[in-house]
Amino acid sequence: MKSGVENSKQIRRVGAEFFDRDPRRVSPDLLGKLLVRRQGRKRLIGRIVEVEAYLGTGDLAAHAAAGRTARNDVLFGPPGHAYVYFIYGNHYCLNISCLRDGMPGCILIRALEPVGDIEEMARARRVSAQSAGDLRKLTSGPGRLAQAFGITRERDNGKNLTNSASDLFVAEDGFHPRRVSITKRVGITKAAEMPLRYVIAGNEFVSHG
DNA sequence: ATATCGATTATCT
DNA sequence: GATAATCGATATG
Repeated sequence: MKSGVENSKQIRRVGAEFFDRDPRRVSPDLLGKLLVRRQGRKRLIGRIVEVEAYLGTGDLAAHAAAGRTARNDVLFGPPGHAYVYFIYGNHYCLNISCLRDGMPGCILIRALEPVGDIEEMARARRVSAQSAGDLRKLTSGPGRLAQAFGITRERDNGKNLTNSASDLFVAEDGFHPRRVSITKRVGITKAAEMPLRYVIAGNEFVSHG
């Protein structure tokens, strides 16, 4: 089922208090929200349909599990900031920090349903936006959505997404998913059994199955 | 449809 | 030196 945003509908930026909670609470609330990138006159928008929570302390799969380093520094800062890392020599992945004060939790954005500007996303991804199959290829997967939105460590890491000046932010338009499914996280070897992946049930833009 | 594999580099041991 | 929160291509059923 699709869930596009109507042109008439107003969207509102999500504030820092939203992210100042346990990532397991934030995650389901993040589903159905919009990720927005302002690029000059254009605006890229995708609806968040899949995320994973990383808890920091006690979560061996979390980048922050072994303590503070140059790479994961933003996770130890205030909530609502972008943590962008580079992986497999190829891909950037976008996380949003949660909680403040030594609880370095975050949420990995894993898949979006493209809302607009589709042409711009397709250009960034270097694929044609003609078929439905290609539409899925735009933003289904953390590396894909980062490429579609032009997200890089250099450009976005450490950015405060809740600041009104930020060109990258999360917004809400009143949409709420009918049902949320919770599963094991994807692509990790440590702490792989924990049920910390949240998806909008039945949404076709969720990665994998 | 699922399975396997190569790419390519920042980061950490 | 090994690893990694992935992707796209190729092979096979």
